[in-house]
Amino acid sequence: MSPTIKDIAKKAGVSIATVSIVLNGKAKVSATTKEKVEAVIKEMDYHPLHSARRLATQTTGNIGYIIWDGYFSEAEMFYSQVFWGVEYAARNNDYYVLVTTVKEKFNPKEDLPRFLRSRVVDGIVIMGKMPTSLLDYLEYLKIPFVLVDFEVQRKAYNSIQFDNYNGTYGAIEYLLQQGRKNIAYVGGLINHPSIRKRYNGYRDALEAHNIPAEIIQKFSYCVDVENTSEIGTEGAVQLLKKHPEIDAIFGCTDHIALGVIEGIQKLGRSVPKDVAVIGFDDIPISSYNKPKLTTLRVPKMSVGKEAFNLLLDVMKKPDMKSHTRILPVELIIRGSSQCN
Amino acid sequence: MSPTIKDIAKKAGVSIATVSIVLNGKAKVSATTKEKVEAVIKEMDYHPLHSARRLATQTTGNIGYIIWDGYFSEAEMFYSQVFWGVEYAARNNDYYVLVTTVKEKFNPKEDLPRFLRSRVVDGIVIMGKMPTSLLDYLEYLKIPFVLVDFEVQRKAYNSIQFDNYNGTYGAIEYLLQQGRKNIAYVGGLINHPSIRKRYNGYRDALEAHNIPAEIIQKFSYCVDVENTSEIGTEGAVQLLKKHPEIDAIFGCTDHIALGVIEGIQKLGRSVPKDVAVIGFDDIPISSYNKPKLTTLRVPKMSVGKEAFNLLLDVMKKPDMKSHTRILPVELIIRGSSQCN
DNA sequence: CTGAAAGCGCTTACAG
DNA sequence: CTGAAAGCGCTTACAG
Repeated sequence: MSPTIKDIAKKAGVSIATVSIVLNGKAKVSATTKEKVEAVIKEMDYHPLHSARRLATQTTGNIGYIIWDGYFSEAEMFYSQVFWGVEYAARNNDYYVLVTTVKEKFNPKEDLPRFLRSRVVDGIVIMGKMPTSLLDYLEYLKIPFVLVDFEVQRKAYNSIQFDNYNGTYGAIEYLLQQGRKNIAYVGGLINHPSIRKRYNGYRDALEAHNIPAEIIQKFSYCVDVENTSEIGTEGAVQLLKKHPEIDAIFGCTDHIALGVIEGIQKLGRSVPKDVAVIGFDDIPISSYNKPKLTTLRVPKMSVGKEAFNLLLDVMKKPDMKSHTRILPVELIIRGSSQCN
Repeated sequence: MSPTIKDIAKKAGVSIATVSIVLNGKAKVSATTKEKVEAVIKEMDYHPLHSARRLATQTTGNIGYIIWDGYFSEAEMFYSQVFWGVEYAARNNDYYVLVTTVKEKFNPKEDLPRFLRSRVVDGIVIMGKMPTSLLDYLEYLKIPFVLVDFEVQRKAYNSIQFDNYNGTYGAIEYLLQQGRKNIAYVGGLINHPSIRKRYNGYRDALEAHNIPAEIIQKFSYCVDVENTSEIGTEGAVQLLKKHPEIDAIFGCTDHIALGVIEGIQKLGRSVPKDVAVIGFDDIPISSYNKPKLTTLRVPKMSVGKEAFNLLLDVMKKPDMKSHTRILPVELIIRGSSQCN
């Protein structure tokens, strides 16, 4: 059996309280006893039992990571990458992270993530779109949480955002600088807060360059379904058939943009010569595509780390004012937007 | 505060022992008290505290998931997908899974995964290549573990394998049926047990069709470095320059195979017309590539689930004979191998 | 079938 | 600065 705190205490000739204090540094101990205890700990290779410590402190040492069921798919690796960022930061702070998913049609009575039920987490990171009923329930339980890439109207939740608006705005300006005149937009989930900001970035950038609103309107293919490459293809085909003068398309995600490229090529036109394409996210596939996709890179690891750090702050100071951290995105220029 | 077992006992007018028994069904309780207790549990929305239960039972309710540092990269999503399979199965059995990585140059003194130190897991799933010193250490700690896609010579560890040998063998036969005559092999990590089996499948299939050993030898590009697409490109270019008659190449992973396609194209030859290409794994990128990659699909989710189930068996019966489950792979035929 | 009691391995006031 | 003791919320023999 592994040694317990008692074994250490006995061998070091002190009480278990003293050992505990040495372990946690919560009070003063004389240098000599400290040394002695630490020597014994090292010698016996002692490590406090997690669950005992948790019981005593009434904390769990765990955080939860919740994503929506629909992202739990083979194709959607985006949130997996963010997960590793969270895990990495958690590890450095001696937390463990437990993962689970939640159905889109969340029912608080039945579909409660299991770690809420058994109080095994001290806080939660929530990835992307999440039913408000779940968020309400978390508020009711008074369990700290941080949203990533999502927000709720008129609720000041803690969150990590990407700079959707400025990122897109900048990408559009880049296209204009490249001499593109007729820049279109293709995307689903238009009611998702992050997506809407991308759209606003697109629109405002064009308006700032004196493109009339009705043109922008005509060049916008906005639907309210999941962002798949099929939607991208569909959107590109529809737009280009009606408006062959379009010479650039911004896709609201990489999946959309990759579909857009397919659509353009299907119509016998060339990317980037005839039509430039830009996406958003920088998923791995994008740099394998032909042509490689120009896109706004979301720093996935950093997002995860920041999410954990923010959560840690909230867990320490539960009544902290809620906080939003916006991370910049980076325009990665590749073959789909630039002719050489 | 959440209710505790005491609250339930008091309200139901029974002892906490009775509540516990109702909870775990470990002994007989009269139907009436059972009903009464269950009603109160439901009414108060009681859920036993994880850490207390763990302390009392001296188990953790957690399993660990260890992968090698090098796979902890943005590109390598393969093991992430398997992870979701493990998580899914664990969830159904009320286990939590904790993730961590381990350095390639594992040093038992310093780099011990943290959840071993604090005894917070009951068992471990190990993904892919792992230093034997870690495995030895786990044996020494007597902590149950299951390897996935890895094995150690002359050690009968519990493991989940893919059918590397037969999968590759079948893929080669398929190429022969397609009329390919000169089939080459490109791959790294030739000393990795799983990779070696793929190579053996390749070689044996050709030998069975009376291809002379020296030809097979000449058509093999085997190195002992990580399987990256760069290696694939390099291998394809080298082989094709020396042996322009090669009309098919098996890449030992999808990454390799995707690189092989690049190499072939770089030489101005066409896939699949001049040279057919097949990979192994079926990573997401493969179906986005142009041409789409024919490959042997590893059922990643199932792999994860099977790994957990096997681990569960081992945890229940620690002295169970060690067990290897081999999962079939499926040949997914796409554009890189078939001309239409 | 049910209850009183000990115990799991820690932490934390409280004395001294 | 250090120790004795209570307590965290469960489970599990052991009586009855």
